[in-house]
Amino acid sequence: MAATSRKKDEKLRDLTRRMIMDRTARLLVKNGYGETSLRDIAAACDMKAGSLYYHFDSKDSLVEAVMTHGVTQVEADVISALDATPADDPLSRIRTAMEAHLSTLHDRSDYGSAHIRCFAHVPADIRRRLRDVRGRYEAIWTRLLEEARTSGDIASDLDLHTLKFALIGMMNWTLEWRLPTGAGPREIADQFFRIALDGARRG
Amino acid sequence: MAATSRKKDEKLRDLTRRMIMDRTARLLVKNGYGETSLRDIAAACDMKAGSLYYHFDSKDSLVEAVMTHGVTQVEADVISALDATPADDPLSRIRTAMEAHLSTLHDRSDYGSAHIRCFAHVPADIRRRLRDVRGRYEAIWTRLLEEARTSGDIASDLDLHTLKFALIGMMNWTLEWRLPTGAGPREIADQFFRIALDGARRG
DNA sequence: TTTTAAATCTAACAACTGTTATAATTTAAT
DNA sequence: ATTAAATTATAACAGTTGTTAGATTTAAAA
Repeated sequence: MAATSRKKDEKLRDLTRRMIMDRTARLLVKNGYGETSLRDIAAACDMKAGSLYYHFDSKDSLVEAVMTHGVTQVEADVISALDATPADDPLSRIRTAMEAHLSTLHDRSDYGSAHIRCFAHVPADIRRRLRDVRGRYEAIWTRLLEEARTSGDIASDLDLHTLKFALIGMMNWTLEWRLPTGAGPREIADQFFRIALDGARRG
Repeated sequence: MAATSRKKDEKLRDLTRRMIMDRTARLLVKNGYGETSLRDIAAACDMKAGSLYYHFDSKDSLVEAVMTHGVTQVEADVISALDATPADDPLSRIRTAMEAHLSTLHDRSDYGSAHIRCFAHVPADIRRRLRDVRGRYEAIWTRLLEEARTSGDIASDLDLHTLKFALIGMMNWTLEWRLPTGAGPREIADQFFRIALDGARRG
């Protein structure tokens, strides 16, 4: 069947595309945007630089694809984690989202890390478009915090914008950690939730 | 006097050196390590690339000087802020350090930002040495937190290592903000202190 | 003013960059 | 087995990179 074969081809095509993006993400995390050449990427894919142009229009479009996926992947994981327990109270939902965010960032792939690490130094036009994708993801957090505020679980005089960035900041900064052995996303989410919601004060 | 003249020369020399580092720091923040060429730096200094070698041995030694200064500057400011009110209680000292850290990062120069933004992508040997400098600065925070714990101001079952990175993470992530108008380092430090120490919960 | 030293420029180097057109090869369809 | 399509490799392009040696300029010292 022609239809089946063509479908198979497209899947192989997408598979190669995804493989290239995987290796690119890893290199972007490790070395950064300007320090990663197309020949580096090609070598990591057992290819030659010119061959990459069969799958991507340019280095920048490849990098943009990787970094966009970095956000949408975290977003999808957070949403699906929230959907798994839809009846939870607002604060529990925040904790769930934190664990999903951390878990995807550390255990799932290099896409999210690549986004976070390279965002500031990527060409301006890419950055502009990524800002929109970022914004859509952050809207999830805004909504989570607003719901917690509406239900009276969060102090009414606290700036939610600041709180949102505090949460995202401490989570994303874990990429700079030497992760302590035995402490996975789950344990870190526990501690962070406790710090940000209950505070470190007292005993 | 020969001695005086030579001293003046050395000061001019250091002034130029510092000027080069200033411009480099700005470019590193904006464009990153691999995206910033010596010709870019030279142009920003109204010089030609080759002339930079009179002041620095290489691009990497220039970058390392900038990034090292990024830490020592924040460290110096935090220490001097702490020394200004030595009798404060442990928690107040933490708040003081937070405001100093944020203030230096945002209002004083680009050195700290350059360090934070480029650390992950700088050549491995530079990164190794920077880790030591970083470690010495972070030791200040470890000490602040331990003192607060000893005095009974911080929950005894909370991992201080995690708390330290949570604080540093949320502060450093402010570099990614569009800073809300009217909110300076002082206001952000207030909110962060309240979030991390008292928690966002309740009303 | 002459001499000496400090600071910058010039021009080139080999290596590397993203990108392209074209050829070679692999894979699937007939 | 032949043909057609999909995928990768080749080889070159113009431009950029960090770096260097040597000439040139600027400023200070005698």
